[in-house]
Amino acid sequence: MRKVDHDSYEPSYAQLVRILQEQIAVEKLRPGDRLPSESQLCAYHGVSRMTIRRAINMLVEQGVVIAKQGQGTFVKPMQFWAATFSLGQLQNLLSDESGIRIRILQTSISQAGGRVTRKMAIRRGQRILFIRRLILSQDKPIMYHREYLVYDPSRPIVESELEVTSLRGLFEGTGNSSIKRSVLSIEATVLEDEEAQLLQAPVATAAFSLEHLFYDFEDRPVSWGWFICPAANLRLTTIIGAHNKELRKV
Amino acid sequence: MRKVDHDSYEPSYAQLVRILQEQIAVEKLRPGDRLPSESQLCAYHGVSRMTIRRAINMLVEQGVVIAKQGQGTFVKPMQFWAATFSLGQLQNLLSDESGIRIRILQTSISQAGGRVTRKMAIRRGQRILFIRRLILSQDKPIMYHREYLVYDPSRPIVESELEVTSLRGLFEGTGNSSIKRSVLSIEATVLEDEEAQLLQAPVATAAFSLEHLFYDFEDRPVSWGWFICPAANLRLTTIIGAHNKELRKV
DNA sequence: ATTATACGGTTATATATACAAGTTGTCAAT
DNA sequence: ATTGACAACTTGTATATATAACCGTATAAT
Repeated sequence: MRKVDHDSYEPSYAQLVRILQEQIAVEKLRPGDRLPSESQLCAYHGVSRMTIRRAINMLVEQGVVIAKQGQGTFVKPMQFWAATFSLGQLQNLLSDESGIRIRILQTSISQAGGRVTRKMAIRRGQRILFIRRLILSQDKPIMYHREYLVYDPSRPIVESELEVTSLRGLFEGTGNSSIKRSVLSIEATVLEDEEAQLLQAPVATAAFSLEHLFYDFEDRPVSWGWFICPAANLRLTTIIGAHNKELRKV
Repeated sequence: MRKVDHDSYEPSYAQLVRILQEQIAVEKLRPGDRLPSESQLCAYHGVSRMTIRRAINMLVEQGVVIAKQGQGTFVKPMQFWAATFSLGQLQNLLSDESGIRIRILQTSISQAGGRVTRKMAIRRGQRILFIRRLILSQDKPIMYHREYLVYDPSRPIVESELEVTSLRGLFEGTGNSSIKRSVLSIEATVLEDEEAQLLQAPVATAAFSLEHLFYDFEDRPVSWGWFICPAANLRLTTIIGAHNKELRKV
C-alpha cells in the first residue's frame, strides 16, 4: 500500500487525499467501510494527526466520506443528490475571447406594478428602470436579458448599470459592487415570439431561463431580471463520485 | 467590534466565521478589502493562529474571501459564476412521503447500435437492456426515465437494476453499489409526443432533460439514460454572496 | 538605470500536545 | 434481564511552535 513521500514537492496532505481517493476508487475501500482511525493512519504514513485530519476533512467536504464522532470515518455511497451544477460553464461561453458584444435594445423608466412590486417588494408606483439586452457572440445572438432596476437617486447602482455593456462588469465583480447577495433560479422554458425573433431561433425552441434577484447591503432588492438562453447554447454538466478534483489550497 | 466569546458553547472557529461573515455583510469589509492579517486577528480575538486559519479557510471554501500567500486575505466580490445548483431539491420532490411510485413501462433486450455504442463506448451488437420508467407522485406522472444498460452476465448491476422500482435504491446508494462515478448533464428541452402523452402534458411543454452516464469501478460505462421532467415540476434555485450557510463540522 | 540582495510581513505546511465529546463494549451490581 | 459505572477508542476543538514559500519594498551593488 502506498505511503506518503516526505521528499516530494507535493504536500503530505495532498498526497493523502489522493491515496485515500485512490483506494476508494479501486474499491479497496468500499462504500460503508470504515477508514483506518486517524491514529492508525498517523502511524502508517508517519505524519502527524493534524495532517491526517486535514486530508480527511477535504474528503468530507468533497462528500466522499463522512466522519462520525466516537465511531470513525466512513466511505459514503455515491449520492445522486449531491450533484451540483456550476454556472462557471457560462463563463467560458461569455469569455471575451469569444467576441462578446452587448446590444441594449431598450431602456425605459416606468412605474412598478403587478409582478415587479411583488418580486422586488417595493410599493406600487415606485419608478423603475426596464432594460432589455441582447448578448451576441460573433454577432450571433446567444442570450436575451430582461431586467428591472429600482430607480432611486439614493442608490447609485442604477447609474452604473446603465453603462454596463459588458457582462463582465455586471457579474465578475467590479470590486465596488453594491450587491450583497443574489438569488438565482433556473427553469426550463420555451421561446416566445419576441424571444425567438431576437435570438433568431424557431418559436417554441427549448431554452433555459436564468432568473436573478439582486439585493443590496440593506437587503433591499435592487434588480430583478432573467436571461433567456436557447438550450443549444448551454448545457450544465457535472461529475459525481470518485473523480480527481483538483486540489484546493487549504 | 465583536470578539470571540470563549465561554460560549459555540466553537471559536464557528464564531469567527460568523463574525467575519457579518462584517462583510454589513459592509464593514467591502469587496476587495484586505482582512486583518492572521496574527492581528489572533491578538484581537485571543485565539491561536490555527483557529483563525480554520475560520478563514471555511470562508475561502465558501468563496467569500480569497487568500493570497505573501499578500493577505481579501474579500471576494460576488461572482455570478460561482453559483452552483444542487439536485438536492429533486430529493424533496421524490421523497417517499410524497407518495412516489415507479411504473415500469418497458424492459427489452436488444443489440446496441448508433448513439448507444458511441455514448457507452461498447461494440456494435453488444446486448443491451432498455428500460422505460414513469415516476408518479400521488398517481400523477412527474418524470419519465429512459435507460440503456449493458447486458453482461459478468456485471451484476443489471439484475439488480431490473428490480428497482424505487428511485431511492437507484441513487441513494445501497452501500454495495457497483457504480464508481457518474456524469450528469442538464439540458432544456421540449416534450415530444410520446413524452407529453405519458406525462399528461401538452406537446412542446418546456422540460428539463437530466442525462446520466454511470461508470463501474473498471471505468466502463454501465448505464446511460435520462430523466425528462416538465419545467413545472422542477426549478433549481441557489443563493450566492453573503448568506449564512449552515456551518459544517470540520 | 538596472540588477541583485536583504528584510519584513504575509499565508502555507507540518508537528506535538492536551483535553473535550461521543460511541461502544465490558463487567459488576441490582 | 436491566441498570450503571467504567474503560477503550473514536473524532472534535484548541493551543503553541517551527519552518517554508511568497510578495512587495527598500537598499546596495553593478
